[in-house]
Amino acid sequence: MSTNSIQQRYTLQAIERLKLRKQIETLFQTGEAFSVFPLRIVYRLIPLSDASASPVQVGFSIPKKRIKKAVGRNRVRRLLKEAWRLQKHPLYEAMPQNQQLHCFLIYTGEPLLTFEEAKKAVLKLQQKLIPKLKTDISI
RNA sequence: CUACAAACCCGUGCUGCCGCUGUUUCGAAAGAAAUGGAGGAAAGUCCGGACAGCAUAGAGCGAUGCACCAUCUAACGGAUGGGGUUCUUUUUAAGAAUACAGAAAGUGCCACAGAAAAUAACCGCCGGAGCGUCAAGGCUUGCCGAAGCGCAACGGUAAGGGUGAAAAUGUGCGGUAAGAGCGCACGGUAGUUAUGGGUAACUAUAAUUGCGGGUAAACCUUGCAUGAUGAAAUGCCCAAUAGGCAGGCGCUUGAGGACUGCUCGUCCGAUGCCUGCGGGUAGGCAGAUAGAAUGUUGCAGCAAUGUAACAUCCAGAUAAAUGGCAGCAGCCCCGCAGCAAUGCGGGGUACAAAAUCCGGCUUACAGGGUUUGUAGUUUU
RNA sequence: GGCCGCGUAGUUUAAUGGAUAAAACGAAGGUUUCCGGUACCUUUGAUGUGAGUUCGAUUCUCGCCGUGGCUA
Repeated sequence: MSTNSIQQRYTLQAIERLKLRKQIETLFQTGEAFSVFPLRIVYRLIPLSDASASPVQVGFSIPKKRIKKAVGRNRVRRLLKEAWRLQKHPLYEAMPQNQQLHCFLIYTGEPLLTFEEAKKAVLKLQQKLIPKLKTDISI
């Protein structure tokens, strides 16, 4: 079981991130979205193309309008990545078979957040996302 | 020792666990190990280059930028040193500022106030043809009339005219009808020439010529420089699909395909199938990290800087790495205790993150260090 | 990443380098009305910021700050 080794490790490698410009554009054009303050998620399910691909691909974005300084944006992105990395496994287990989830997290909060706040936000987001995925696939 | 100012420099470290990314090694792969991984401003994008393809006979017009001198530099609007000017002070000197060519090429503008804001007009001052008046006086007895007074064509003059940010070179003497650099003396200021100093800008002295405001960050003139575009530049490799071109096979005597592990069989099948070429999309690679590099020492130079030797390799991502958590230590500040060393408690630990790369400029920055200068205090 | 532009009352616009920075809408107060609206009167309130040039700066020059757009 190759998925087992991934499940035990808290990683966030290149294949688990959304990196292609085209995929991101189609995601923003066709994807569904909802907000859980201070985050907004845009997501989209597609058939899994390759067996070795990751079931979830994620990207992060922090608007320049909200946080002016590049240092602050870097800080928030890294905290969100860290929170996602440590809490991604419930989502991976809940994923339907032969489907791949593309999702993009956008930070909508005004101030800089702490690590604990980031973890809470990601957790709340996943709790809301998982039931939605199940209903979507049943439809 | 303390305070202030200037210049230059530094701008947290260690350990553990979990991660990201470049390179190398091992491995069939998954992955593992080793090792490297933000800055002095990486920022703002204000200048200058490298590099790239495009354009380009030569000359002119235009546009933009710069503007004391010398030096440095790949280059610059940058730097270093010097000069002039202005300002300040404790004024034989020191410090600060300085977009610092031309207003004697031309055009424009200068509110209010003021006579006037620029080829000097007006008031005033002086001369004054002539006219009027008066009547000393004269004679031809009703006319002429000096001086005085009044008006005044015309001419001379720029001394005076309380203003203003700014008013025609200042003071004195001479001179004149009144005046005036009209002349003289002592000055101020600008140009030219000579001599001395300096590479030069410039400066000192002497002679001589002149003196009709300011504004060129108003248009402009003069001199010098500039082709414009920017790595999303540019070059290369190429899936799938659909056209194009060439060749081959085949068109019911069946090329090829689907079902299958293989054969048979069944079905599809002719604007069909296969191969190659070409453009070149998605995507990828190069550009792209060993350089106008960094450090140390010596030499040249007042310095910026240059040069020689030796040593070092020091981020290279691409929806974009350099992180998260915990602990300990360091530094600074405050409070308490203490003669002191120090201890305890609390707080703070900045500004800011590469995006092709360099050289500058500008701006932000907790705290600390070195040197120099000034002031004060203590000791000798 | 690169390249352009714009900042004036609360808002939308004016203002040759010349002084009290103008107008409309708005806001506040008042008059009128039984009350509200309308109308009228009064008041409020601004050159983004720091330097420089100039006698004098919203205007000219430079540096910061903010803001909008273009570029695949």
